[in-house]
Amino acid sequence: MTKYESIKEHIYQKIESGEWPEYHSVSSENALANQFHVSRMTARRALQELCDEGLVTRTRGSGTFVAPLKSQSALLTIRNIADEIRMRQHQHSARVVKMEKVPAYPALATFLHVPIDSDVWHSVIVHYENGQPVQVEDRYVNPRLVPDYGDQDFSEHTPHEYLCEVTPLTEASHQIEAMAPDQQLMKWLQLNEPEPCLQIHRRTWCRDGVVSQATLTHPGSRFRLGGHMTFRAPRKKVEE
Amino acid sequence: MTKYESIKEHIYQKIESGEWPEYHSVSSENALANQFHVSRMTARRALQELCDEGLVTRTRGSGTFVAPLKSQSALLTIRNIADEIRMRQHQHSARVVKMEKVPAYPALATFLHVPIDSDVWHSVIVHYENGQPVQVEDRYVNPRLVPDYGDQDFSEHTPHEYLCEVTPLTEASHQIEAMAPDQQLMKWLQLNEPEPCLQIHRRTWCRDGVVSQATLTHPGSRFRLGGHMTFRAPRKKVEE
DNA sequence: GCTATACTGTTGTATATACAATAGCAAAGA
DNA sequence: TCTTTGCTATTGTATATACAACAGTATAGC
Repeated sequence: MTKYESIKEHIYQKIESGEWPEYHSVSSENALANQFHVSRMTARRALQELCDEGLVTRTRGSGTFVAPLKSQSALLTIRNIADEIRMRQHQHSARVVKMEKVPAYPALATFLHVPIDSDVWHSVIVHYENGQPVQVEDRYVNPRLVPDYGDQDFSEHTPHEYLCEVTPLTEASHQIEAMAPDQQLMKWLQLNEPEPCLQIHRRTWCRDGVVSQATLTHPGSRFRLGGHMTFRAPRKKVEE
Repeated sequence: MTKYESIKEHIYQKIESGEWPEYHSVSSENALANQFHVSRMTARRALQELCDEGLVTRTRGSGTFVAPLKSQSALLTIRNIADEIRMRQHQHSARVVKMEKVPAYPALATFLHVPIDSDVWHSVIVHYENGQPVQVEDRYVNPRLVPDYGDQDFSEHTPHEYLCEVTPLTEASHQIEAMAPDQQLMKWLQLNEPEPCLQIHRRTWCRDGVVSQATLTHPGSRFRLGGHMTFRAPRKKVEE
């Protein structure tokens, strides 16, 4: 392993273990250079690459700091319904309609890597935009990794926000499909007629295993999922 | 603008204009250093950053080359239904049900940045997986940028593949929604009963403007959109 | 108390140099 | 002809140095 890789590894370990939380200061280039007995340029390379990868932020004159998680998720749109609604200048509210411990059925047990029939958290939360329901969040959470999930107040902060705080999420997978809502979903979404719904299945990982599996259901008439991407790096703006 | 940015800009321009096609050799670090009267380390930084951004590939001992486009689109999954079906080891076929020039209605004219009522290409293609329809591709194409669109044979190559070849795509935006199919869509998808459908609206740009707008409709029962992402850079594998 | 100034620490850019590792090719040799 | 050998060009890693630009703080002066 090269020297700059060793340094990256060292810092990565601090961040990933939680020893250095968000916004925590990272050793300066000179400090690292002394500590690892390398030149400043080598230490610099380690910090620079971590910055490119989005793990730390750097500001001239000030220093290097552990990047907030949100800046990473912003990259690839891990969706937070509350933020999205607030961004539209609309009012977000949430109602917890279920919060219970249930035995894991076989498929779920496999997903979460827990024994079959062992207790897992199960919550159902309805999210409202200006009073109109726009999402039903049906979520199972691994109690080994998040024991206090059931004690939280999710009318203020979404489960996603809470989970981001207590476990450093490292991965997520999404599946999206169109489906017809059942009676229960129609009731929660206040739909009189069945209408096509967009359903997002999301699983999130932290380094210790699968944290949570969520099914987010949106009525088709009230929700669109958007995204934008550039293939080639955009040409730098001409500054003056 | 800094020196290394000037060099990046210079190379970016060569690639974006098409003067240097895929796999074309890029000047070496030393050559750039001489040409721009900078040190090798500065020229190196320009090439290194272009490599990080995925525009060029570099191999020690050999040189620097313009990266193939596919490696970029692979990053963020611009979806190609044909590839996806083939990847599942299934048989893909396509039927062109419409290929015409139609006057651009106002909203479309705005999207494509062409005059209202000027002719634009309009195609409708049904994609089949093992003989079963899985996608209706309803596409409008800017004839100013792609004049020969109507002359292509899309039973072999998809429009997306063709457009990627003739215009270097630089951006795309997606919107996804759930909707109920109308009579025409039901006929093309061979649906007897209405069922929720996943609809993807896609617009693609090249540097000269909007190339194409497509609406891809999938029956919910036969299609799922999947994705996986990692937030923190995965720890480097230990090499030995 | 408030402001201006200077100082220090930090990151950003740029250079010159050295050596290592690899790919490709040419020349020498069997 | 085929293989080996060595050379050269190229990228990768590492160092030492210099100066610029900026943030934050301490200090001096009012």
